[in-house]
Amino acid sequence: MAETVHPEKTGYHHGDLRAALVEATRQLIEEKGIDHFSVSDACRRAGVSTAAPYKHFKNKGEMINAVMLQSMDRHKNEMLAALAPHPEGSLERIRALGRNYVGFAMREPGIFLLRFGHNDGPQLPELEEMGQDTYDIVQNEVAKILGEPGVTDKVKQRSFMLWSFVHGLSMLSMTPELAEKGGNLDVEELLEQIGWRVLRD
Amino acid sequence: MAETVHPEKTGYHHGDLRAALVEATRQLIEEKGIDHFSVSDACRRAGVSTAAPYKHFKNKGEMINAVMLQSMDRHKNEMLAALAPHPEGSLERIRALGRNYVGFAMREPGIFLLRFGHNDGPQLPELEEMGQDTYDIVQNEVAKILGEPGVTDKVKQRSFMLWSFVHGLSMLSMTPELAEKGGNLDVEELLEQIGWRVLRD
DNA sequence: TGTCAAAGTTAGCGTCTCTTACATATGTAA
DNA sequence: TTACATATGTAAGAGACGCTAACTTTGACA
Repeated sequence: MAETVHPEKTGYHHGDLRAALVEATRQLIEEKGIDHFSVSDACRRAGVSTAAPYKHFKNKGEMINAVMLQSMDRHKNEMLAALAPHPEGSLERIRALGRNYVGFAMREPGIFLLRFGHNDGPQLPELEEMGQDTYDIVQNEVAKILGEPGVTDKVKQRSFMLWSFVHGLSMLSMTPELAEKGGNLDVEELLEQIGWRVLRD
Repeated sequence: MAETVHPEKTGYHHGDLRAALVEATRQLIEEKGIDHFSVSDACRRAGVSTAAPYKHFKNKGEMINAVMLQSMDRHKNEMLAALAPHPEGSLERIRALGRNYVGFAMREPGIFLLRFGHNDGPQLPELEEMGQDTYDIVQNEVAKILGEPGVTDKVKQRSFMLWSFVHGLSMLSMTPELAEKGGNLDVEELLEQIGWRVLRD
């Protein structure tokens, strides 16, 4: 525990302290949750003094924002990559998105909760925009499958139903005690079921 | 803001300080979120010294647990009450449960997030048990609608699908920026749609 | 080589936190 | 009325945290 993260440390100057701090912050949020994260912890992990971050970030909140931006961008790209191997307009693409969404939540629950389980005031415009971009991916896929000419009301409705379901499934899956209530249900099977049930007429 | 909560204060002795502290804690969790809640705040609101709670609770965590127990019990009873007016075995009963679930999340997002959006270690056995009781309500309704003789695998699957969906819908609805992505979608309409789509063969 | 801005460090201020030890007030029962 | 258990207050300990000011080291560039 508490391994240090400092690539290319050259004595006094740090190769890229900003990136190192973001990574340390990300790790700590995963390990201890956002409400037990402290700037001091991130400094200890990055192997620098507690004053160092303030040359790179205005305050604690901006450190956390940097982590969110980085993670959400990564997530968006993951989703695009998950989509790629499947044929255009196929239901498999929808399932791939869902699988990836749930997978991300389980691999990085700290970030996932930070993004969705925290009603602390309004978020950054950049985050909002990035979220919209990601959601557009889903809506476009749904439109293609339904044969709709763009994001119609029907597409909006079905997309939101899918999102709600997958989001809830992610939340419940993250907590073992809750996931158990579903018995030994296979996520893959659930995604399969939901896919056609929501998208059929 | 910061109104005091002290029913029947008789000078030195408090009518029921424990209850007053639980209520103050509940209010503060709603207003500021769990991670900005402090014992001191609860004391200020209840109009007592910061040492007073420790005659009634072992520590901060037990204050929060008391709030969770009280709220979850209330929620369970709300669900039962929502069920009552509808005919046995009808789909309306399922929708009533979903409506109530989403409603609770929107009325008391602080508690809802405290219960579901916080992966801080294992929870109390009492909470676990109460959660199971509540989920049993859902499973029983699903079994009746499907005409299954008890909680079969099929019932488990459909129940979990419904829970996932409604839970996700609750989460997304709680945050206006996210709910907007669904356009002007009516929760009632979504519950209607999901009901038959998930429960049909 | 000398200068300067950037990127660290040291030290500490001010604040808030949870919690406890001890003093004090109150209600009750003998 | 007195004794005692219960409930609250006072005061303070012990520590973490965020952040800033001022100093120091470093690397780059004229």
